[in-house]
Amino acid sequence: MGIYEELRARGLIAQVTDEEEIRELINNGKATFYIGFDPTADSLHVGHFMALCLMKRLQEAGNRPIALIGGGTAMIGDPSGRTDMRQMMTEETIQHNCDCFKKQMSRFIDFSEGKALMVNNADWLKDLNYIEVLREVGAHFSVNRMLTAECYKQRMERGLSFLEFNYMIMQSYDFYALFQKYGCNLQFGGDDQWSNMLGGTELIRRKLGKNASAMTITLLLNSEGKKMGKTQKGAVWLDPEKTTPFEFYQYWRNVADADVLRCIRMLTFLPLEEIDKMDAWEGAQLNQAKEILAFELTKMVHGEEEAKKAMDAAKELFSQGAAADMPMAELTSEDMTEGKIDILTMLVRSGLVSSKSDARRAVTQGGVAVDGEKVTDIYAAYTAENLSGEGIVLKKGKKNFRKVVIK
RNA sequence: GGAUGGAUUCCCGAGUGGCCAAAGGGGGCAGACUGUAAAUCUGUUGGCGACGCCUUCGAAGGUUCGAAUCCUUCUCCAUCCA
Repeated sequence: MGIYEELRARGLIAQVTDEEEIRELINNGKATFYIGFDPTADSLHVGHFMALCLMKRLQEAGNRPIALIGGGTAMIGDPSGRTDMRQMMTEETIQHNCDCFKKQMSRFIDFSEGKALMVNNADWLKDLNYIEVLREVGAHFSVNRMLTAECYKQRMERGLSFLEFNYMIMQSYDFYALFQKYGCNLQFGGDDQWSNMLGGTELIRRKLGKNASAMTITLLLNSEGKKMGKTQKGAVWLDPEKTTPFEFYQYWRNVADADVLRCIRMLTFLPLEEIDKMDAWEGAQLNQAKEILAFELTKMVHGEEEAKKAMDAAKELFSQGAAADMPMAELTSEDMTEGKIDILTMLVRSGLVSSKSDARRAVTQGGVAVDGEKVTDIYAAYTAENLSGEGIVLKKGKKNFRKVVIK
């Protein structure tokens, strides 16, 4: 089975320009392909993770990946899949984000000895001359056609600035530049990038009379049709400072039944035969599949050791209500009043709730426990002695734990 | 540039002088049920030294005993015209 077939079987391929051509290219390791990453945050998230895995898979099959960091396009802002205007980012922020991306990416992709490249489109986009671009590139785009593209259509209702309208042209230019510079003949991207990517293949055809291909990756949606990798608090990040390995593990541990198998297939590197066996699992057995999913992904992102720690911590927490390795909250004597701290303050300081009102609610509703004992008194207080040494386990709801100790 | 309509809490969306910390829904949080799932049911959802007080209805002023609500100016958005 070739890599193309494997990607298909895993459900990773959404759209392709020319199936035969792409199959031929990547199965034989003849592709130099690129994926663009817009540095809109200072860490990669789960959406990028899929793209990185794909790069890894294709690299292992002998193809050459180019990771394109959109330092230039980020100055414009991609309107795809958005209903509102993107906030403008300063150059400094973009630069900072680019640096963070580079660091994280090198953990997944082998950039040694020219096996993969990392480039920043600011290098060629920033020096473009407006009139020249209009004549050389703009002449090849039809506004009528562009407006019919799905990504712009959605924005016609809410408003679309001319700045963002140009995003497609810049991305198309990227492909054109990479094609000439590095012989890049294939572009990958999220399914929401389809129209932008087609712009690139067409530009290459019109300007150079050559063929280039494009392929999109299925967006990872949950059974409700929402993008995965987002929580109420924001994205699930790959940076352990922003999303701890434990939180990362828990995110996957808690996916819905309907989504587990798809996630395993699309995100992990487990052999397909093994995954096919899991297809038959149902009911409580799926719980086990979730554990596998969570472990595998945490291992890839944070390493085996961290993954084990996260798994053990989770198991202990849910079976015994305590664990050796769980999020800590350190208090100092300044948090104490007359040698004591009340339960509400402690909840706030530990970061389990956002305000004292919130803490009050949680306690009143019976959602708070200390060392496994439910706390119902909002005036309950703890002394420094209670918190010294091993400290106490503070729990809010079923899944939020903190070990509280005093320094 | 002109005309019209609009901006309300995390989101959508009621409210057009006191009964408004502001209906309803969504989302979130907590409880019950369970498998750390889904569905369902219940409670809750601005803050605080909490039967009270403080801040919030785009921004700043004003009228009034009293303003999300009325007036003035400004900002932003949408639609139509140019």
